[in-house]
Amino acid sequence: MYNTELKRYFSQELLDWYEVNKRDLPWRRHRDPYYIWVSEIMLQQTRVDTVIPYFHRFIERFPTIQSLADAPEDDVLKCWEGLGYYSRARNLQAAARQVTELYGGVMPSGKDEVSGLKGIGPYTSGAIRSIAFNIPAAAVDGNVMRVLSRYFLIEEDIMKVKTRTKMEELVLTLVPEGRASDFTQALMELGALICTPKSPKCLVCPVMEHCTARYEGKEESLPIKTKAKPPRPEYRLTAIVEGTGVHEGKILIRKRPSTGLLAGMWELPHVIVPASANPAVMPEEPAMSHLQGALLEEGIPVLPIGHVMDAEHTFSHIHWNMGVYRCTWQDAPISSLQAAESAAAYETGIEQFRWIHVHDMERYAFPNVFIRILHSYFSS
DNA sequence: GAGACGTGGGA
DNA sequence: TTCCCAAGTCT
Repeated sequence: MYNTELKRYFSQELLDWYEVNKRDLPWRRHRDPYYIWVSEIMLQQTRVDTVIPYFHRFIERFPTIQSLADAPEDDVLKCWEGLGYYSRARNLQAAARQVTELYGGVMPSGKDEVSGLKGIGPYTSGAIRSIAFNIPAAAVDGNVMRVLSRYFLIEEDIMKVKTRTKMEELVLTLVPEGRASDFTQALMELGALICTPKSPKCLVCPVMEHCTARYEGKEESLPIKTKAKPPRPEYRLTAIVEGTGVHEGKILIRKRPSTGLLAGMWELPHVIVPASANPAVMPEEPAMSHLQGALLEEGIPVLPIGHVMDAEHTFSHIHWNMGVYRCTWQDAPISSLQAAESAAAYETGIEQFRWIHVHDMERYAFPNVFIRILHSYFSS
């Protein structure tokens, strides 16, 4: 598969380049497998600059696998607040508990053992085993597929599993003896700094001389990648519920279910409405009426007072259009029957709700969209 | 295989 | 402003 001299040149030049140009990143200051592991999970679909402060906080708060395993899940999510893809955090902790129970708290290095941990797929398994243990294992991510598709002119859709497995096989033939750790990092470093998605810096690339895509003028059009679908719109009415009586000065928050979007995170109560009722164009009265009725069905008796703001938030697959309304807690029952039903529903899920002061926000993990709304609300 | 799953930055 | 992401994994 491919010219042997082409490959030998690539590996050697890449390692030499990395030795001089590697960035000083926090997780590169140690060979601790736990640090490598945490960094690799955080770096999934996330930029280095974004990860760095999170990595420092996370390691300070959870210095060891054992400390992570022993922590309350809410603490882990709070530490992950704002990073996104929160299942990464919950899987990381679940995996820390696996390591504690199965391997005495010591990170394993075997392929089956590492791959068996929650949240660790083929890429992260290869990354941890090669970077932390210097084992010749393939860590093929978007960077690596971009670099290889260009250098070796691989014109196959990198979204396909078959393309990735092919690249994994190729990488294994490229790893210089005893240099797995540096080589894995060098490959990704080249993709991050030189062989970038747009406007690759070919003129300063250590392997430009033998890059096939460069030779054929195709470096800008590789890799081949199918386009992602645009996020579908959703329309939601959100309630900022102000407490009365013993809850005077507080607002109501609730915890999301343990699965699905933003699992385990805290939020403002909100309800979905049909696309035909886009809050941005929906008159206040019918919006407030719908919000009141829909929240009551969920066991939250409130009285909407008025429109506060509109907000938008884009997830990877959904775009939320939100109308935010100030509400008061419905002390006085609407009807005795409804009051009884809603009270029962509220009591049933009591641990999913909290009355909090603004400054208590720092004790709960909120998705970014609700942090923005709350900050906007309390600063005006 | 395709969709679910977040966020902030850069062109 | 809009688009495309950025060191993927799970179902």
